[in-house]
Amino acid sequence: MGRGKIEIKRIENSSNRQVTYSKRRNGIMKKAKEITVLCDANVSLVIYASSGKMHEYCSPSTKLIDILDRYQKQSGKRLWDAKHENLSNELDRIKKENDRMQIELRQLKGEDITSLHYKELMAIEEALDNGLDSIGEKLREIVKMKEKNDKMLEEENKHLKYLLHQQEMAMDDNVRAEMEKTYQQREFQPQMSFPFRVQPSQPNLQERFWNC
Amino acid sequence: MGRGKIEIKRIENSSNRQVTYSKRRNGIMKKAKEITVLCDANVSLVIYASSGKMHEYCSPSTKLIDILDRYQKQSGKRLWDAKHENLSNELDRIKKENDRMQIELRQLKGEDITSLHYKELMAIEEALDNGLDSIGEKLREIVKMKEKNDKMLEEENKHLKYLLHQQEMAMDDNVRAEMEKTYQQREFQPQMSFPFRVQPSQPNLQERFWNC
DNA sequence: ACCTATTCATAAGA
DNA sequence: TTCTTATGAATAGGT
Repeated sequence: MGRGKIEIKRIENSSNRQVTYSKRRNGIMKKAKEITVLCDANVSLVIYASSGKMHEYCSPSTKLIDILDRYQKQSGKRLWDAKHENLSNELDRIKKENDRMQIELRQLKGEDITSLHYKELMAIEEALDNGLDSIGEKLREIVKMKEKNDKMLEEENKHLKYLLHQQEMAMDDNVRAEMEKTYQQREFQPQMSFPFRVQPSQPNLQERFWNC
Repeated sequence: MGRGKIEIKRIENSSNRQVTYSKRRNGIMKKAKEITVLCDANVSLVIYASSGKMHEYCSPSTKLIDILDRYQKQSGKRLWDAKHENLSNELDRIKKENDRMQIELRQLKGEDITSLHYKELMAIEEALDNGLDSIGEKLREIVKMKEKNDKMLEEENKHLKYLLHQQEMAMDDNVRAEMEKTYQQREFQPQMSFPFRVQPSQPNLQERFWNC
């Protein structure tokens, strides 16, 4: 029905497909509405475009869920019972996993171990030892980093002190010059104009360390 | 589209209605199939006649339940009852709990700690230390029990040796007496009839220990 | 179910 | 997206 007959197969031209989709979707929706009115039918219609956009129609005064309930009853297929069952099984599985982990955690923390046998205790001890080794290594790493940081800060301090010293010297010269000038002008105005500003050489070091 | 235009309102003539229903139902089904093929759409269509008879169409390689899942997600409407939702929430909650514990376990075992900060590392170390303390205490307890067991076994051994000795002595007497008797009877028959049986004084000790 | 006059849906183009 | 329109499809009413 249209300017030419078309074959019922996927429309390859994407924009054509999109246009046809929206026209035909409207058509089906209209037909669905009509059949509900004309024939007292109940219709549930859900359409997804390939784009994922969804449209639905459900006969008035009927909830989709009612229709699906009837569907379930008549088809004998379990729609969400199966889903429910899956969920329930999944829940059981995860709960068991949870219990297992909870016990393992408590035992690693030294709780609930009275009923354990020698071999099990040794296994836990080994795990704890390994854990401590790893943590210790990481901590040593951090200490090393801290030391490095300290060293850098010290060097920066040294540098700053040097700059400060230079500045003082310059200021002294300046003041001296000013004073001489003032002397000549019969007035004394101390001026705090510095020849250069002090900038930290490693501005983010501290912050970097405290994020460890 | 027909011999005359019809108004879209309930068809009062029941058999007319029935005929129109089945014609139009086929029409909609056909259109639904066509749009799935032409436009890559997913369609779920469920129709009930007023008689209660049901017909459905669902795009191929798609389960009705999948479509309804998507429907649920996009519409935000709950198709499954509150019970189901509770289950789902519970599952989410437990999954989160699971993840938390899994992380904690791995960290206690010294894995995945590169991103941890100083304070967190210290907390883990303390937990591990506590765990080791508890395990150590339990192990010491077991060793103590073992020692106690050894001591008891030793004592039992001593006792058994004493009994054995006594028995040997008695046997010697017996043999001597027998031999004398045999001598008198011109025949020699060694008899192993013991005056008493050796019984362990702590029958379950070993077993008790090995169950630790 | 089939037939067919008629109305409807829609493909293509703008 | 919307409008137009030629054309093929759907279907109402009759058999």
